[in-house]
Amino acid sequence: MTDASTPRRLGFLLTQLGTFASARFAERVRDLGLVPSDAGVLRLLSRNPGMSQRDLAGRLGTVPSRVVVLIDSLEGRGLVARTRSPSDRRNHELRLTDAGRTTMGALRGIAEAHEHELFASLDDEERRLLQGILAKLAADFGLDTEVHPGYSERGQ
Amino acid sequence: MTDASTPRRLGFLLTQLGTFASARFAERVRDLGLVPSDAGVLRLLSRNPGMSQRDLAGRLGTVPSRVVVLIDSLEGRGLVARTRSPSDRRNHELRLTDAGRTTMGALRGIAEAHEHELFASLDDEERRLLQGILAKLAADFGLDTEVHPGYSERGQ
DNA sequence: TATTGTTATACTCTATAACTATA
DNA sequence: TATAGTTATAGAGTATAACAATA
Repeated sequence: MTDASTPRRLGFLLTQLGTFASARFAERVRDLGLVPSDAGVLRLLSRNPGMSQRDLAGRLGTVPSRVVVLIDSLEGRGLVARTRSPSDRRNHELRLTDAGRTTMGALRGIAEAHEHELFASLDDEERRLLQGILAKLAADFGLDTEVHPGYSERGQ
Repeated sequence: MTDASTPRRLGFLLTQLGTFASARFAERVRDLGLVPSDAGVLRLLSRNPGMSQRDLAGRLGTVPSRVVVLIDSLEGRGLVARTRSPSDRRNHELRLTDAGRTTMGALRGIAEAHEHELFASLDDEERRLLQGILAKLAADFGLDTEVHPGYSERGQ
């Protein structure tokens, strides 16, 4: 069909694999009753307890009104708690509940399994090389080490 | 903030970079007045002229009704033509018009530039290694060499 | 007057199901 | 009766703008 001789473009491969990895992660996360956006928020809050909703919006690259919906959902399931800031009562401080921390632990397990599955066919040397190259590229483009781009419907 | 010591997970990096690459490609494509889904369809039709809408739906992993919308739009802009199949008048044969082929040429230029931009910081050896590893992973998961996962709102 | 969070609303994307025309 | 394509419709996800509470 297509030209099997020409090596596929790197950008194409990167997009294809990134999309595949996201979709696969989303599947796994669904087993916990979460969507990928939930996972992103839990992850961020576990590392930055007490964040305000505006902080979170900025970090996720979205608008405050979207954060309301995300947090409403997580709060409704008892995974995140809002508490009004004593110093400025306009602010909500966001934190994981105990249940939220438990879920976060499960998410770490899922990420581990995901990692194993994706890179099963690579040897240690290849993993090391890939890690080095991808980290370099991520640095080139200033990609945030904590924030996942797909806070919405994507993976991890 | 976060543990800068621990190397970032490969899966995380892959998703992050894949998403970034998609978004960047989408920006470039927009300069041609196209959305990424358009680019995916043009690409597929340039390699498989005469495809039916059902073939295309199957290839894109979507439903026939979605293809109607995609092709309506491209046909409206004069980039794709529908012709009824003489052998079975239920079928539409899809082909690029001359204008569609011209646009396809421009898309190839964009893909080239995109590639340059993304991997500017890598030397030849690194590119070769990355290509090898990513191609191996793509093969592991049976990713189609012709079809871009994001026929919808993603890149390339 | 400015800022945080919320609500109301509208828009985009996409899929499901009913429909038509051809076979 | 079965298949290709189309249309109508509804749902999910997300953003914009108006609003209420607090500073």
